[in-house]
Amino acid sequence: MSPQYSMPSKEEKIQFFQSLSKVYSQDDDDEELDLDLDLPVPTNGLSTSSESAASSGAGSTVGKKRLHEESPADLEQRKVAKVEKPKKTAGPTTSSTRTAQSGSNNDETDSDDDVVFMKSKPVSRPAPKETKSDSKVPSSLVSSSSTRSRGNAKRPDAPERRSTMPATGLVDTTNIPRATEIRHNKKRERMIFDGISFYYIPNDTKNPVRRKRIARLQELGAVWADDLNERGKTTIVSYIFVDKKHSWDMMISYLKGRKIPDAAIVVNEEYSGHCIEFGRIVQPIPKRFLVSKPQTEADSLSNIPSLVPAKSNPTDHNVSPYSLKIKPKKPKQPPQPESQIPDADEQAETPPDDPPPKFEIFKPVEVSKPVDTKKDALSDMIVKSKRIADASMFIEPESDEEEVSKGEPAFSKTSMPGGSKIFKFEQHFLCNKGPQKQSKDCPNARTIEMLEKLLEYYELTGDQWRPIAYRKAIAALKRQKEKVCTSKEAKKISGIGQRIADKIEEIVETNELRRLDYAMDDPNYETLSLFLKIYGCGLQQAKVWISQGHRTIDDLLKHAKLSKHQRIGIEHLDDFDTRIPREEVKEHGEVVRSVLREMDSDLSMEIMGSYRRGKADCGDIDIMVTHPTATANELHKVLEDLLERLFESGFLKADMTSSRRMGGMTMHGASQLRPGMPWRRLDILMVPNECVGAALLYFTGDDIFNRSIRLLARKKGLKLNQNGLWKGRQTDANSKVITEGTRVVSGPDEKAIFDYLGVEWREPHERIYH
DNA sequence: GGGCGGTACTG
DNA sequence: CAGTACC
DNA sequence: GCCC
Repeated sequence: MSPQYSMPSKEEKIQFFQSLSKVYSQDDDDEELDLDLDLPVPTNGLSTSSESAASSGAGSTVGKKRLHEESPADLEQRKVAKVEKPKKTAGPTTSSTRTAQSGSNNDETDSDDDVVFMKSKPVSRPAPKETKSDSKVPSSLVSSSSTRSRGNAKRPDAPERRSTMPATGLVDTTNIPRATEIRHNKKRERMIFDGISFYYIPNDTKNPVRRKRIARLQELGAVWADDLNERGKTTIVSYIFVDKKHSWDMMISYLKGRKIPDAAIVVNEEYSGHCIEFGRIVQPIPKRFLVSKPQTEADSLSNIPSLVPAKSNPTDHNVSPYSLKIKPKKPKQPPQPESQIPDADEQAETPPDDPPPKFEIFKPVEVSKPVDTKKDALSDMIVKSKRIADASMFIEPESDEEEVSKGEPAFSKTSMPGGSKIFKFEQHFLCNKGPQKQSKDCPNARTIEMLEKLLEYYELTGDQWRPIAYRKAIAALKRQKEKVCTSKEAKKISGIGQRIADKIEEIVETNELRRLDYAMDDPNYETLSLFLKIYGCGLQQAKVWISQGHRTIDDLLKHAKLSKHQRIGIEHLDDFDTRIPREEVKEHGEVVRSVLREMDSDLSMEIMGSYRRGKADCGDIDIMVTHPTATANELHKVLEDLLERLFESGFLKADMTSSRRMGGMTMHGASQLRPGMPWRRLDILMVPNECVGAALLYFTGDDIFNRSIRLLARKKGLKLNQNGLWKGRQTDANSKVITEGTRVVSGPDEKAIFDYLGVEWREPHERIYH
């Protein structure tokens, strides 16, 4: 991008910095998404713009009418207009209060109204054209037009630092290299709902989720009808969406005698999201989407089969929401869309995630009567183990019943009732065998994909815990056999809380996630991700480089100060970033093995890491070397010897653990099978016999599993590390270690550790939570 | 509102 | 010590 | 972020 490079002057830095900040528009919660470059920037020159929810007056009254009457273009215009108002008054004057609290992101309840779209980039965007029903998709750009000023969520040490650009700031700083905006225009969306009109029950936007759905329908071309049948106009409602909280009877009473147009199809609210996911209007799957008058109770029960969310429980009084039957009289297709719904077509291509048929294979019906029943058997133990077992890990992976959650094995010693019951479906979630299959097999693949993107983003954020929470949530979602559609369902899953549950629902409903758009929009997103791929470069380093103006690998090579690791990391960035086929991992292992054999026939070796977990491809190669009798010291020498030999043979290309201390037992380096082949990250760990069990555990992972089982150990007053399982460790008030304690389990038996901890044995391939 | 794995190496 | 890394 |  920038032909010539020079270190930025101080002033340039400031400008650059200003240009980094953005003003987000955010609707559903106001947490901070901040790739906050924690730089020593003088705050004086920078103003803080108070975005303010000044416009908050817009209550629910605004909702419907506006949404209803305005074309998308109008909408957009309105938003722009609104934005500018606060802008004028927003001077350098303070706002500390506002911004400060926005950083603490507490509630998410308030913000979800019309205020929503308001905050927008100060830069004047070309106002949308008047073109009414143009083929363009103006409103879909809404979210991408946003920017916002950000506070610093955590980081007490840097409380007020937030840069903001004065209204003109962004524009004027165009001379700054790459800090300018990189707007990814949102991909154009097809107006799949063009020509249809719909009515909602209830027909308002009081519920945020409903509001989103309605907005989304409109964005994609649908017209929101004021009434079921607008007499004056020609509009005839083609779809009626029924909020799931409404039963058929409620709906009827809501309509107060108004008749449902013959042409109208009555569907539940999830139908729109389903269509969006397909990119066109699809025929509603009867049991899943069509809403109809319930029949006799017995009847409707038998009819509930799999598909629908668990909550429709027989015992669960009639709330029975969308688990309603097909409308008695078969609804006709609505006029317009009809042509677009070739039946054959629908049949032909199988929906990417059409749960019902697919998953019946596993467990057709179980969904409906989950929870309560299962508790009793375990309850006893659960009471005790509940607080000990970390939620996520010690439950069946399948967790099938959504109740799922915790409890369970952990304390096998005493009771083992639940243990054996459900363990058959491993293959299902062991979808890692086929690289690309995986995503297809999982009913929640789409959701997971989106959440993973968000996870990636949060990793760039420097938040230590959120990414972990996301990974646990994603892992939990992966275990679900049924598609999780609503936040309520999602919330029941252990590891998924309210915030992520809401996001799941948003994804399912709208097939997109606003938060993600904002995230991707950050001008530093790409640079940061790029730099973070470099071995030896973490977040802090990446930020420093960015603050120094570096944006490309080339910049770094030419002008940045690089550590030895980083230099290697950069030189082989692509190599290290490429997955290694299982076969090749094995080959690397064989090279090491053969050298070891030359050295001492008692030395043995095992390939660990994701290879041992059975993955088809690995990020690196992990090798554990053991010897039945060698002491640590001897092993250290073996390692030195081994490395020397590997170097000589040309196999080992780099050792990034070079200044290994005496007694060092690890090597982090790179190896290459043959000239011309990529370098691979190679880790070698020497393990004395008494530590082998623990080392197996550690080196097999995955990391979530490790964290979890270590936490469990700790909750039981033990300590698990790669050298063994320990007890009797004493700490003083300051948690300083007084006594190290003694090793409870040692030796090469991995299972012994599981046993001692009361954790049911899991094969390596069952330890995948990633 | 506080917890969130335990460790090794680098500079 | 903070940062980065390993699983 | 989630959970206690």
